[in-house]
Amino acid sequence: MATHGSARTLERVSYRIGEVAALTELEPYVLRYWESEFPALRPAKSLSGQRLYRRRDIETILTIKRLLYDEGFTIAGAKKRLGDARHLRGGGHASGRVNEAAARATLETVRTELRRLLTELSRR
Amino acid sequence: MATHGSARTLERVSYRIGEVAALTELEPYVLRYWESEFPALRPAKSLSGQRLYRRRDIETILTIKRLLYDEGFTIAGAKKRLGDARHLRGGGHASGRVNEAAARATLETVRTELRRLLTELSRR
DNA sequence: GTGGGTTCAAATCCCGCCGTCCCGACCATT
DNA sequence: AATGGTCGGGACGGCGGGATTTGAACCCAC
Repeated sequence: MATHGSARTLERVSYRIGEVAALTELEPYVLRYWESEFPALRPAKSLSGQRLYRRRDIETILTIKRLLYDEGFTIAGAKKRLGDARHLRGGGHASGRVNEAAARATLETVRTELRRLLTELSRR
Repeated sequence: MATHGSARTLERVSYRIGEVAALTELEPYVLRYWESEFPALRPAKSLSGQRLYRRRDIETILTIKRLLYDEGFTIAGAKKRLGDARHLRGGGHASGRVNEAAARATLETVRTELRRLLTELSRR
């Protein structure tokens, strides 16, 4: 144990594609393919070009996975959804609970839906 | 004018597939195909087997169209969405404003989404 | 610095979803 | 009865969404 740093208390900052694949139960080529489709999924790259996934990226991946596999969106549909939730971030909420970002995105989903409903209802 | 009844004040009770196709800007074979896919879409049939679409059916068609073409759901995803809104009807709200049914379905969509979010949030 | 596992980009292949078309028979309206 | 719409069923097909391949570059342990 303690290979590089205190692995128990300090969590990794970034992960490589193989680790993320195992973590999310997706194949690496799926992650690469999604990256080519979703502007929202932009992992950093090391100097040698290897992908460095942050926790936020993993949250994004799980969101995409849910939209595609559970909720039944097409790639285009999921992309639109994700795009909507995009202009929200950029605020503070630095580190700490990373789930906050996910909850925020989730709430934004509701807001989007409600907004759509409002326009729909007012059309009548 | 006044082919059969007072066409100006009284609105048609049912429409045939060609009229619905024109109305919704969809091809008749698409309507037939969707009917084979969505349990929610079940137009009545005349004695000779011809489809008789009520206003509610047309609302359903437009909802499906929106889910598929605008929001980017797959058929399976749209089916799931629609299925959720199904167990709601069966209540009173006889005739009068037919839009009430549509609004009701729309609200149910929100309720479904909120319900999903609740479970999701409580999982964390 | 050598070896084995991992990752890279890009091209190619492939299956299944979602229509799309066609058909002869039947129905409705003139 | 003639014209045009509708019926169900089956066959066809484009393409979206992966899945695989290739050959080189990379990373870490020894």
